[in-house]
Amino acid sequence: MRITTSDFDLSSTLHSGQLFRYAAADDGFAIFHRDQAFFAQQQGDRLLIDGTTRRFAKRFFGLDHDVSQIKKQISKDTHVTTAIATYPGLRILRQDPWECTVSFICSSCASIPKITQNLQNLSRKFGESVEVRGIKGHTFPEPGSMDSLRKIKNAGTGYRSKYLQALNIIGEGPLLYLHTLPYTDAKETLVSLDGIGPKVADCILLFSHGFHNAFPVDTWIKKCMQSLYFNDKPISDKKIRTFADEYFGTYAGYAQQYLFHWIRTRSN
DNA sequence: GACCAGGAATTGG
DNA sequence: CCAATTCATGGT
Repeated sequence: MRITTSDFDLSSTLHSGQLFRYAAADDGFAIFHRDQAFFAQQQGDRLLIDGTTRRFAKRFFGLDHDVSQIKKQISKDTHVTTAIATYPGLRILRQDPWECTVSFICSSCASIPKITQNLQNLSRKFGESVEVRGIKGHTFPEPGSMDSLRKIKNAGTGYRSKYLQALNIIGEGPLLYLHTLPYTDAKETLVSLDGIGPKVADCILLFSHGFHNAFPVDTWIKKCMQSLYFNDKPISDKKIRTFADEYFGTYAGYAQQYLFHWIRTRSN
């Protein structure tokens, strides 16, 4: 299936640290997400999708976002405009809430390769084998299926294993209505769960619930924001979030993503 | 073998 | 509210 796009770059979107379960092929990417396994390939403004529906792909890749309006609103200075100009096709994905929540619980104090390993191991242990265009992978563990703490721990999840075990019991029910709540309430709900603090909650809200105002403050963004807007003075995460909310506005999360990917891919 | 990685829970100011 | 300490594991 073919989707015509503009302002969309598949590669930078996938490599911007939102998503972990994908594999590069010669001509595109195999993407494994929840119970789906599909293939995505970009040729200029054409996005070729194989293995899922057009409806899903458009929603998943954020192709319904009004990025020209978003860019206009967050272009407050040369830092942001440079980041946008470097990766103009970078989008915020709309992931499955359950997989996204499990993924970012694993992300605490872990590198991207480690997170990827953890999720692959969990999927191998609790998911089912699937294949797309000859690339083998697994479906994501369904809620309730991660029924052994030993196996969760053996996936390399360390101290996060008990959080995953608890979430597995809770299931995805509490996650499915978050998008209907005001941002503050949704965040409060997530933070009340063990293993989810302010940063992880913002990632989940931004990447899977459509809260494009959510502004995850990790170590990279913290350094970046301190340097760009606070004259290199140490400042609390909370004040950074408050500043971002006031400065960037409704689409602060998009500003975060452009800045994040930009600083992470610069050589210095 | 030390040191750190896209944090969070707990505890004590 | 803020700061310090602990928590497992993999990579460098």
